[in-house]
Amino acid sequence: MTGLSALKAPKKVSLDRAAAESLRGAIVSGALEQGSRLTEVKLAEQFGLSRGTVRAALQRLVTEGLVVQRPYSGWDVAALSAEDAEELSALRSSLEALAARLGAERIDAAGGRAIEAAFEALRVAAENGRVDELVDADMGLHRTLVALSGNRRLGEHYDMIANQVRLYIASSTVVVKNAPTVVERHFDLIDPVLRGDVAGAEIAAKAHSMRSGAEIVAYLREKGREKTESLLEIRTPL
Amino acid sequence: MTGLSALKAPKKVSLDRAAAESLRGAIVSGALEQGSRLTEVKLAEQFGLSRGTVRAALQRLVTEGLVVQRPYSGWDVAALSAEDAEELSALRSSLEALAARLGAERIDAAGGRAIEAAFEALRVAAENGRVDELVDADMGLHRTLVALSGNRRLGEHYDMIANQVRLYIASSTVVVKNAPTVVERHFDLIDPVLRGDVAGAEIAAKAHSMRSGAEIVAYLREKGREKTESLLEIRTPL
DNA sequence: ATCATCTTGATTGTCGACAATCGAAAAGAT
DNA sequence: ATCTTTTCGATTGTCGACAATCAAGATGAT
Repeated sequence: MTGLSALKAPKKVSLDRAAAESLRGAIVSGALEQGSRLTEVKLAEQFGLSRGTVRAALQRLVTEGLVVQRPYSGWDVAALSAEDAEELSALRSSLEALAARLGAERIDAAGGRAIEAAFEALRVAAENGRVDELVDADMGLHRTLVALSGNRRLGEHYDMIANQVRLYIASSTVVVKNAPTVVERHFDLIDPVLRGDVAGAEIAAKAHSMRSGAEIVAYLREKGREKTESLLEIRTPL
Repeated sequence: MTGLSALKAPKKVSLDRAAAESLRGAIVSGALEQGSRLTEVKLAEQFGLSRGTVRAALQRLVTEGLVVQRPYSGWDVAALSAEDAEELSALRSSLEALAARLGAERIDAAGGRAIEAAFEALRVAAENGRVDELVDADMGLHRTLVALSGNRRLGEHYDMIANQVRLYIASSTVVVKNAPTVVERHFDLIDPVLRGDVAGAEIAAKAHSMRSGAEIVAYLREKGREKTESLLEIRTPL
């Protein structure tokens, strides 16, 4: 076996999986607005697939929390409230803390290189100033840390939650506001892991995700307040 | 609205959901052995459903980790190794710790009653001596604690993991061995929650689930060792 | 006898058609 | 005018048939 073997795994993936992937991308990128309606037939036409196949893809996304199913009525892109954000933050914090602890336990040269590469990518993205790149790099670094934990199931559960969290970030300004500090924040996160400081890694991970979670929740509450106010303004004259 | 409304929700559930539920029961109860093969047509005949519907049910169980899909080949009941048990234990510990903390934060009279009822059920089951009842009561108490956290998503993720953990317990002797101490162990778990001791609840939950996790892993390693030895005995003469 | 190749049976992957159900608009009663 | 009932269009729920793929046994060469 040569190094070539890593090049092309011709990716023979079933159509429903492919459709799910495509849809997931459209949702987390914000191209499909939260709460918007999805119908099997329309999607089937767009993808050039049968309804059954599209249906399987939708089911997949339901288990990931990106789509909600309303029996005999339709499918909606998930619309997440501030309360949902709190749920997700708590979960994410817990899983990342676990990942950091496990990662610090089993850190080695290869793992260190992977983290440093992801961190470097984040630094570049931060200088670049493009928001979506920054978000990608941010999530990429976290995902690298989770992968380092060596716990496959942890990775699966984390992915579900991270994708939902990403719904908020898609087109919000939360990230931009914190862009200047994002690099040093993440340095604090990875430093104890790289040093193999198990307890420190867990604490740092908790601090990191709690902070970003609180920021998202605060942002959403603010946005929700504005919306209610503007509704009141309209309603009052009536 | 009267109290009657709570009586009959005529359970109009889609057939694939029903089939998934039935299959899940058969798997976690041990009626379907780990690693055994499942074919869509056979299941479709048994359930009196079409293949597509059965397929949807199987997909559901795949996302729950109870079934694995082998493309163009078949579906297997998940077969879990000692390594899988370690993964699951780590995850479960993390989620239960979170649940305990959140539960201790928001404990109230109703929540206290729910926990005490579940604990009482566990005590009765322990005196009764019937293993499956004890397992049910054990899992029921933990599930009550998770529900008390008020975090719906936490509940969903926990259920997935708990069901997989149950695969091990199905017909093993792990539970029996520890039956005598099970009641006091769980008292230590719920006591800080009932008192609203947030930090104590988290610590107790970690201690509790780490212990039971370690016991399961140890049991599986022992079983695995026996199996390898017996294989060697057979192989040696050849 | 051993290995490579081919064939074949079994199983999933995908599709289009029909049935069940829901929600909203239309029709009717008061 | 308001409320109830009915109708109807749209959408999902379910099904059976055909195509693609795989794994193991049969076949043949060496």
